Amino acid sequence: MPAPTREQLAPAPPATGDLNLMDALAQLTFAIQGSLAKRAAHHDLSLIQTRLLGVLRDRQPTMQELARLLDLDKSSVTGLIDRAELRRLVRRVPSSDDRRSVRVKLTSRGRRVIRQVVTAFRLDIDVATASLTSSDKDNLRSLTTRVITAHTAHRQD
Amino acid sequence: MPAPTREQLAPAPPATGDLNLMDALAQLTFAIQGSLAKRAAHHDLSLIQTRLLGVLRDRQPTMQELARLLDLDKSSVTGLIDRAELRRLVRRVPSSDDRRSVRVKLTSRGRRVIRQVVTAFRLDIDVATASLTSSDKDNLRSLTTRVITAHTAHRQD
DNA sequence: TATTGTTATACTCTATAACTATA
DNA sequence: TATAGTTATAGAGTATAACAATA
Repeated sequence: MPAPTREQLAPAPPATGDLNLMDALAQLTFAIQGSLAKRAAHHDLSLIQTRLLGVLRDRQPTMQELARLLDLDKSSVTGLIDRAELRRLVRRVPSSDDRRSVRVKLTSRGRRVIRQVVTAFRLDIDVATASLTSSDKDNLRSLTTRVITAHTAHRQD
Repeated sequence: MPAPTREQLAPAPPATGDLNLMDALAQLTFAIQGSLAKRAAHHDLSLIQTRLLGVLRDRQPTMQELARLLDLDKSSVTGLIDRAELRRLVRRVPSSDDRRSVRVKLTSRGRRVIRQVVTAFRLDIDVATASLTSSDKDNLRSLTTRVITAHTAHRQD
């Protein structure tokens, strides 16, 4: 008879035994996002605010572009940026060419905060992968990248 | 000179090039959770409601246990279960031994819905991993499981 | 007319503090 | 006293629809 299905989509705690690929990936995402959320919470940041700051590190997108990048409605982005701007993490600057649009920029404070969150998060990842050999790690990095690439290509919006 | 840091913590869209392990894992989690969220949304479910149903497939936990499993305050769980119960996805049943506590059970409707979400989600994972060989997949499954195990062990609550 | 962004509104999700009932 | 759960409250995050300003 088939082995009973266990722990599918479930969070980490019991996390025992043999997982199929889907369950392993699902559990991994909950575990990693949980780590990131905790690190962000130390700076009073939600996951979405953290993601916002992360995205802004190498971009100055318009509100519309931000909506697409974060997969949110533009009205949701308005509120997100309102709250981030109140905390001096980001700034709205008028767009030079189109007077309807604004660009969103990280402030130096925002950049400092996201750096701290990323640094702490990197430590969590280091700990969680500490038992892997260098070639295991590179293998995981490579496989993960391939999955991301395929996922992006098949993205149905 | 060092290569410029790109796409860290960012969502999938551009997702190009060489990612370090942390960035690869972070991007993967956003991509996979995005897939799951979209599949859940087809059934008008949020990610946390989906996770709730997933957890309940092989458990009938008390509210307190559920709070620990989902890493939420007990008062948050009250609201979560209230809304799920209104939709006939779960049911509160009195605990047999302790008259203070209740156990939460999946209804047949809830079980049907979570099955459908998982089935659709599995297809997304299949597509995203379609270019991997069988041994690649098993390798990814194994490495991922090891990371989850280590992460769980180091979990600081 | 179409696009960019905001506002008004309603709902989900979350935590904190105070409460009730039971242990 | 301690624990299980709910309630009251406040705020973040989200989408839909309607709106103003600009293209």
